[in-house]
Amino acid sequence: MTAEPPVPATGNTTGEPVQRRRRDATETRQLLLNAARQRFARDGYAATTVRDIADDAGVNVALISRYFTSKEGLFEACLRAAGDELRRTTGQTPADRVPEAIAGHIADLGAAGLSSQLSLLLRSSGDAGADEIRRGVLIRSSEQLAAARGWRPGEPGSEQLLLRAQMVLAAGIGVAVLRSSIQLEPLSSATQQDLVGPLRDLVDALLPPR
Amino acid sequence: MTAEPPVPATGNTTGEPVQRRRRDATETRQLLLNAARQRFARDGYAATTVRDIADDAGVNVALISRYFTSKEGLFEACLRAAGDELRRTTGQTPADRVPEAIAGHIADLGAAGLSSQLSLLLRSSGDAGADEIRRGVLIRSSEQLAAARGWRPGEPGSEQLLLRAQMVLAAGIGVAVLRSSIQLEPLSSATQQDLVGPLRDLVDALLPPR
DNA sequence: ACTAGATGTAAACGTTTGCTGACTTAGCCA
DNA sequence: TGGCTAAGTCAGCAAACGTTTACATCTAGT
Repeated sequence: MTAEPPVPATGNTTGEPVQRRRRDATETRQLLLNAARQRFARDGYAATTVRDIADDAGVNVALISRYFTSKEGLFEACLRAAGDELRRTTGQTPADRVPEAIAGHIADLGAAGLSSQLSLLLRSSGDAGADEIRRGVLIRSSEQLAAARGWRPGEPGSEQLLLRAQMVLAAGIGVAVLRSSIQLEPLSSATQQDLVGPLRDLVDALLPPR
Repeated sequence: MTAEPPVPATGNTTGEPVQRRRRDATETRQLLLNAARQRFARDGYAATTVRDIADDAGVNVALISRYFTSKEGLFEACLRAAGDELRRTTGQTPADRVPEAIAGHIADLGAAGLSSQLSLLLRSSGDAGADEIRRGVLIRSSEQLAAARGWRPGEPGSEQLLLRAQMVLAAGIGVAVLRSSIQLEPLSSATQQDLVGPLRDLVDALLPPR
């Protein structure tokens, strides 16, 4: 291996002359977080080693313990980050644009190099804390989805709507995994445009507009 | 631990006085296979240890190496078994009964104790051989599903049908995982009856009857 | 009943894992 | 400039992992 300059690569696509300190705790944290999210999402928790993550981030292994306490702590941080993004989508997206939003999530527009964060939500670590976070994210997101179609907490007969909203999430997550982990063609190479049509049919069928 | 009689429990619900040898290679193989399928499906490949599987099966660890060469070999055997079942479903089920069949798969009717075999199909081991098996299963199944709606290999314009069939599988697998690995309510407690309605809407929307 | 081969057992091997402690180096202010 | 603290490095530990090896016990054929 050639000796790299000490400033590691980041997702900076714009050519801005970002003034970067050689030692920057918050940036190192972010590098670890991004590398971990990709690894965890693609390979799962148990199959990912802390040394893998550290190498991807171009950072020393011991810093994972320093900044995130443990591998488990890093995983929970990833889960929270992915959960925030998903909740932003299911909460702020108008009901008729949900298919586009999900397709965007799956095709991974926007954030640099973070592919298929949805997959993270079904990657389990066996730890109770992480499971609780994930369940919370999924429940809140499905409730937000269902609420846009008339679901109200505890209201009799609207339980079905929640079930259907969870199936929408399940479908989205399933597609994300089949694309990223397993590479299933033609699903893997499908663009956001290719996905949005079928996804619209799917969402409209499960959660008919009122 | 109390000393159990050497004949281990099997899925024999009928009260037949099955004459069982105390040492039976094929039965031991099957015990390992069943235990492994459950563990792999619920916890994933990397998170499952060979000692877990052997304990579940009530069998010595070394026998995994004897009968399946390695943990990887056992995983491939599980994949093949689950794949056979799925292909039987997507191949032999008339197009209009697919939702019931998928719901049955998810709710796990029939086979004793084998919950959510669909989950197995997205559990990756990192091994190239296993990945190939899984991809083959998914491709053949999606082709069978799509063929019932008019898809023909290489026919222009019908590629979309294949994509949609893969999304149906993705949805089914996603639901299976959210039910078994993560336990998401109310999805987890939903019965086959609860699932079949939404699933019918989903399948009809993605693969409209011709 | 005896034996050969099939089946099952127990213990240990070498490797990899997550994590830690003592150490070095860079950044910053007086 | 000097020195203090934050940031990063390095080597190694203990535990857990998949696998193997040498041995014990059962089954079936004669």
